[in-house]
This record gives sequence, C-alpha cells and structure tokens, in this order.
Amino acid sequence: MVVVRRKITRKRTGTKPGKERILDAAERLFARHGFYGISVRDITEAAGVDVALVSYHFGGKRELFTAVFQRRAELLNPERLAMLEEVRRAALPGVPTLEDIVNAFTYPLLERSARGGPGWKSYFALVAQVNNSPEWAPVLMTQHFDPLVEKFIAVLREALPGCSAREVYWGYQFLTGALTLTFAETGRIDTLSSGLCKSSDLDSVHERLAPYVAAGFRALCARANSAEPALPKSARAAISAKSAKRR
Amino acid sequence: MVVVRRKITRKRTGTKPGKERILDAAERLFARHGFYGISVRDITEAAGVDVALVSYHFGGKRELFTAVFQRRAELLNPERLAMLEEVRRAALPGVPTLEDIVNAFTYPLLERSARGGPGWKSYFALVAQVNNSPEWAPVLMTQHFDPLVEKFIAVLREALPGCSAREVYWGYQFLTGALTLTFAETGRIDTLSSGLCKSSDLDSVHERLAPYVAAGFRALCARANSAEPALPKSARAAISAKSAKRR
DNA sequence: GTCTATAGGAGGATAGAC
DNA sequence: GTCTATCCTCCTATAGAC
Repeated sequence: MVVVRRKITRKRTGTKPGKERILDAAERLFARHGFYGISVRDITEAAGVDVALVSYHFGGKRELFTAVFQRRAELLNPERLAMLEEVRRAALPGVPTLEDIVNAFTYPLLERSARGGPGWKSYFALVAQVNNSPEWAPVLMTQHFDPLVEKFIAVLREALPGCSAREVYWGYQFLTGALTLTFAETGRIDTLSSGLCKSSDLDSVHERLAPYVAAGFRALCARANSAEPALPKSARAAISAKSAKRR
Repeated sequence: MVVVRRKITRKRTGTKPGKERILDAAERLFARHGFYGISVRDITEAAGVDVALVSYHFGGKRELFTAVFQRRAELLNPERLAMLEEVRRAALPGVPTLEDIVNAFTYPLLERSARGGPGWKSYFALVAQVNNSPEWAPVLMTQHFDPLVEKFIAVLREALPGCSAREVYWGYQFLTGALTLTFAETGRIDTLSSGLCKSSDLDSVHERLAPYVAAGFRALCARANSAEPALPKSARAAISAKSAKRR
C-alpha cells in the first residue's frame, strides 16, 4: 500500500503558519539586536522557513519590522483604554487618583511582560529600544501609541487641576523613560545591586512605579505653582525685556 | 619657481588628526542609527578619511564603537564625582538633600548635552540607546558608569536613612530611565504636546528632573516603611509558609 | 504558500605602496 | 599616518519551479 506523504513544511512547531513563525522569530531577534543587527536570513533560519517568505508575506525587511511592532500594539491599546475608562468610572463623581491612572497605563504592559510568555517579553524589549531611538521613535512610537497617550494625558490633567499642561507632559516623558528602561531588562540593576534587585522582577517594578511617578507629578505641579510669579503674562514680559541685556 | 604642494589629507576641518575625525563622525552616526546601522565606510566618508584607517587606529569596527563610548565617559565621571563631593561637603555636618544629589548626577550631563556642542549631544543620544539595549548595556554601561553610580547610591542611602537598599536601587533605575530617554531627544514629546514641550529643551528637564525623582524616592521609602510589617523576618517567614497553599 | 537559484550590491578587513 | 586595491563574506530582493 502506497502511503501518500505530504512534504513536511511546518517543521518544528507543526501548527503555526509560516507568517506567524516569522513574526515570532523576528520579534525575538530584533528585540535583542535591533533592526540592523539581524538579517532576514537569521530570522527565517530561526523560524525554520525559507528566506524568500519574508518578501512574500511582508514585502521586505522594513515592513516586517513594522508588522512586528504593530501586532501587539493593536492588542494592548484597547485593553489599556478599557482600564483607563474603568478607573474613571470607579472614581465617579470624582476623578481617579494619579496612582490609578499610572497603573492603568503600565499594568497591562508589565503584566504581559511578566507572565505573557517570551513573545511579549521580547516585544517590550523591542519597544524599549525603539522608544530611545532617534531613528525609529518618531515614526513607530508616535504612530502606534500616541493616540492612546493623549487620552491618558487628558485624564492626568483632570487629576491634576491647576497644573499646567507642560508639567504633565514632562512628567509623562519621565514616566515613559522609566517604564521602557524597565522593559529592556538589561540586567544592569542586578549587577549594580549585587543581586538584591532583578531586572526581570517586574512585580517589584509594578509595586513601585505608580507611587514613584505619582509623587513626581505632584512635585512638578507644586514646583510650578510656587515658582510662578503672581503676575499676568504682559507684566512678566516687560520684566524680561528689562533684564534682557544680561543675556 | 616650483611650489611644492603637499597633498591635502585633512580635508575639511584642517586641524584635527584623522583619529579624532573618525571618532567624531562615528559618534554622530552611531548615535542616530546604532552600531549595526552604520558601516565603516559611512563613517570614514563622513570623516573625510580612508576606510582603512579604522582598522589602523582602532583595530576594527567594534573597537571603534567602544572607543567612542569611552572617550567622553572618562571626561564626565571625574566631574560628576567632584560635584558629588562638593554637595556632600556643603551639607556638612548633615547630609545633602536628595535634590542636590540627583542634580550632581544629572547636571554635568544635561549641561554638556545642552551647551557642549554637537559632539556631546550625539554622545548622550548614543548612551540612551546603549542603556536600553540588552546587547550593549551589560558591557558598556556597567563598565564605564557603574563604579560612579555605586558612589552616588551610597550617598543617596545616607540621605534616605531607614530606607531599604532595594528601594534606592529601584529609584535609581527609574531615574536613569527618565534621564536617558531625555538624552535620546526623539522629538516625540514635541508632537505629543503640539510643540508645548521640546525634547531639545534640556533646561526645562534640568529644572524638573531632580524634584520629580526626589519625590519619587521619598514615596518609595514611605511606601516600603508603611507596608512593611513590624515583625522579625522569622515570624514573617512562618506566616508566608501558612498561606503558601494559595499560590 | 513554499522552495531553489541567483542576481547584484554592500559589508568588514587587510596587504602593501607611499 | 594615509591611501589604493582587493578579498571574500554576507546582505536583500526577486524570478520562477513546484
């Protein structure tokens, strides 16, 4: 009896289609070495598929990179938005605490990086690199995360009445810097603290980030409100003009 | 009369030797595109020198990269250490404020990035990328900055009596994340704030970072001290054992 | 959808003249 | 110290068979 055997194409995992296998491998390797540090050959070999499939499925290496970045962003943002709306509703008729807002912003990310599996871990390490790259951040971060960030900042402003928008934006920048460095999990804090802290211990980060950042926001607003002179803008402008010689 | 004309080798700047020209160009290009995003040809062309000189002066591309990283670290760290000692002396017989310590840590960096010229600006953008890279941070950041960081953390601990070391390390991690994202100057906050904040406005960062971070440190310590049960470790261990089934 | 084969270029490094 | 010329590897992308 002749057994017809189909050629084995999905070599290792057996179930996942090639397109996803490529995305998974690319995610892991881009996260570690960056866009230019990895070749499409590295990726397709790790995925167990042919080189040509990158062009076939995505069009090219660059499009693959953005596809990797986009895939999980689309899953995350609705959840984060829902969590933001939830803390808003729970606080009605008042406004949520800064801690709750920051938590809604960070918890879905930290939770998935901690317990979502290696794909999520890689993804956030990739986000960390992208966020700190003058080449990639302006296109990828802005495009995939800023619409959500604007909503968070609007709620932050409600929770910080009397605080100027500038303080809130700067406070947000410090928050996202602290958060993304955490995602990078470089192990630097491990050696620095002689093992007392572990960069993989995202539960410890989760406990601490919201209080830290909330206190930071409050300090920024307090500083701005106390430093600001009780004069209208026109009067301050006149004074500035007088002292302009010193510059 | 025959004029003997030397071949023009130092093409544009005229004065700097080739080795430094290579370092300057490499710094600028690595900062923007990362180690793998730039070829030695890109670098030597930008420097106006020959490709072969990278091997001659540095040994290879990788050694050039570390040389770029090391060059300014060696200039910065003594100055930062001196500033740390100065704020300590000024506070005697007490201890300096958190704000002053954080300022000693960040000011020499922000000041040079703001007004040290384009070389310094590029350098700090490079540091931002390296600090967030799982591939590079463990070797470059640890090697060139951690000895100094340990000294700062020791003084931070003096300024935070009764605060556990873990809180201080985590607080430092958030600080360095916020600081290095600032150095990246990706322009993201510019678009996010519709121009209200500019990522190149490091004076605004300088005013805000120390208050933000100092308040964050205090919040971490307050949280740890209030959350920590007033029981010896042995008693807590016994309790943990009892509730272990829930896990 | 997947693979073979190959085009066509760009990569890092180096030997050796000057 | 600097440049010319060259080696050989590795890259991305694509045409076309299956």
